[in-house]
Amino acid sequence: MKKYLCGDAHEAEKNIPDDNIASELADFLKIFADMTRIKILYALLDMELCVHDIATILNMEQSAISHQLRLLRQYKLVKVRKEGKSSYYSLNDSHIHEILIRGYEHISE
Amino acid sequence: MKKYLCGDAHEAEKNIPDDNIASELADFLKIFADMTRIKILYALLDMELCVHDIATILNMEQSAISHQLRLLRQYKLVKVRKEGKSSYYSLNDSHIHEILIRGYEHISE
DNA sequence: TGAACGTATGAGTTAATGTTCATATGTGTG
DNA sequence: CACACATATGAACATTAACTCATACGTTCA
Repeated sequence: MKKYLCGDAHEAEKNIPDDNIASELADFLKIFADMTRIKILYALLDMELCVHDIATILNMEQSAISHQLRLLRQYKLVKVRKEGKSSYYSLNDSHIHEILIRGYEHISE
Repeated sequence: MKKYLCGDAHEAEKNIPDDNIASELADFLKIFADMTRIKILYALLDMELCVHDIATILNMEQSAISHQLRLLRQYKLVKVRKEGKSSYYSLNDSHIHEILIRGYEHISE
């Protein structure tokens, strides 16, 4: 597996995560790397909201919000509670809450 | 600015970052949310590398690597040092180093 | 100075992602 | 039951982003 290298780069190779890990990490970060989803998550920071209200607050179509909420659900970032005609979304656990708070700190540096 | 809401969602509005902040945060996260860039960053974790070696190690075209390095440069995640024919890249500061270490911890949960 | 090597970059192609539109499903209400 | 409202979802469309290809630029060395 020897390859031609300018420097002693084999050392560096050890730190590179393999494809599975790297893409898993990339996918996880991708969910947060979208303005709409960021806004949704921060909207849910300390209260649950129904789809209609999220759409209203963000001034976006209900459909767009639903699509994004599906993604957030799939990645277990939010959970749903159905009551009557509405679906109420909230952050899935305090871990997500913590990540968002950290994000805020980081951006305000 | 009153809008129709099912619940008391105006509370939630306060937590939503405005467009500038949200897109800045999204853009920042987008850089990390890509497998190639993740690998590059981890390759640079504790040594500088020239473009050719990064391409070789990651088994990718030099051009693709250069394009990604340009992005990483623009966002100040890496810095360059030119020596002779080569450009040696390294992480820009220990802050980035710390973020990457955290990322590793997170993914191994 | 010309050839080889290392890197950067614009253009084109393709793949992935986000939004809209149309519509289906489900729930409450007159 | 018929209708309105809330949500979900597939398909079409638009945008973005990553890679390849071709090529230019800069450096070294014969």
